[in-house]
Amino acid sequence: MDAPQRPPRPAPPPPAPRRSNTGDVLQQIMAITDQSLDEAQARKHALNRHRMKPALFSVLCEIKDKAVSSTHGVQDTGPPDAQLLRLENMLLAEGVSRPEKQGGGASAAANEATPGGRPNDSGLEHSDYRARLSQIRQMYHSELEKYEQACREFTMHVTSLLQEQSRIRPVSPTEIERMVGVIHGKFNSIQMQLKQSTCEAVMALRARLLDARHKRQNFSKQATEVLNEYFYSHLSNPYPSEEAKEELARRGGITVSQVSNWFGNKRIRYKKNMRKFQEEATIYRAKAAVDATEVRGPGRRASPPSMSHSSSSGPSPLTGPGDALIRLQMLACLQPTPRGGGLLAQARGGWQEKRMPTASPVGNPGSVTSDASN
DNA sequence: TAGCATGATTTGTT
DNA sequence: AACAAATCATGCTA
Repeated sequence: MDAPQRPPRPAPPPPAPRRSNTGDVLQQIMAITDQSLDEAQARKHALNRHRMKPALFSVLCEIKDKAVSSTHGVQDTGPPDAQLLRLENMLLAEGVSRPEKQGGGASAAANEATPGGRPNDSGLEHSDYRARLSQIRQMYHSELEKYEQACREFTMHVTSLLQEQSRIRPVSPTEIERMVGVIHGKFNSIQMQLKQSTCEAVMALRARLLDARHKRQNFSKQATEVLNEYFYSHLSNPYPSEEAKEELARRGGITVSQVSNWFGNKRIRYKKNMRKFQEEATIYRAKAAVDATEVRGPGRRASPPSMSHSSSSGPSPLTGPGDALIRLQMLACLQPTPRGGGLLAQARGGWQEKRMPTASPVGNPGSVTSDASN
């Protein structure tokens, strides 16, 4: 591509008449730049009509092609395809790749972050996220469009230039093709950089605005109540079934996976420090008992909640923290009986073995009595 | 602001 | 896949 302008040669050699036809043409071509514009134009015109010119150019083109293919070999098709595909997929998944339909991908991404999330759960953050994602998307597409436009224009320029030059120097169609390929390769690598930085921007945005770990919010009182009620009324087997989790999630206004997380944490923490949770346990069991009483009507006494299967926790009035029951339980905590000796020991033993099938589905407090049979 | 509480994530196990 | 345990990171409170 360095053909167009050459420094003028020192002395224009007189056009020497030649015998050989091809040599003649070649000589004239070489000399063409040494002449004045008018002369050159005239000579160019004459050359273009020279009967041997096509043959000469064809041969030269062939030689050039051979030379190029032998020097470059097969190093054109690199393997950045996989990476490009990955970036492409990620942009698609994040809703960046497809520009149209407002909020389509972005809201999908946001929804996916909080499947069935709480009504007012970080809605602001998500709208913020959507807004910023939309900005990124716009920037991405405008840049992409610019690059594509530039690529098209540049390719067109180069092609027409080469076609123009092919009249005065040997330029084969394959050479033009190759050049177009090179241009596309360059622009592709630019596009890849654009995609990469867009991915990074989206990841950073997600980390900042959506990653719940960084945006932890305590559950509402309602959610905590619902979860604790279930936990303490199924203390011997606090493993809610999928249905129960869904019901708890619905009642607490949280997601099923949040319910699972909560139970996972609760089991571990309860087991680690049962003493600490006794007060809480008593309160929730009392609550369950009261609820059960209300459901069954005042005439009959409610069955005690889950832990009633243990002899140590009968249907007590449960007057609140500090009563004798708590003290007994505290004692039980401090001196856990080997096996089946007390509630806590039972709970501990029951959990540590392979899990029980699934606890009863969540229901009204009356159902907690079903746990007693566990 | 330190220390605890708590929701989420990661890692290894069954 | 569900879970236990460890860990992280944030929220809350004295």
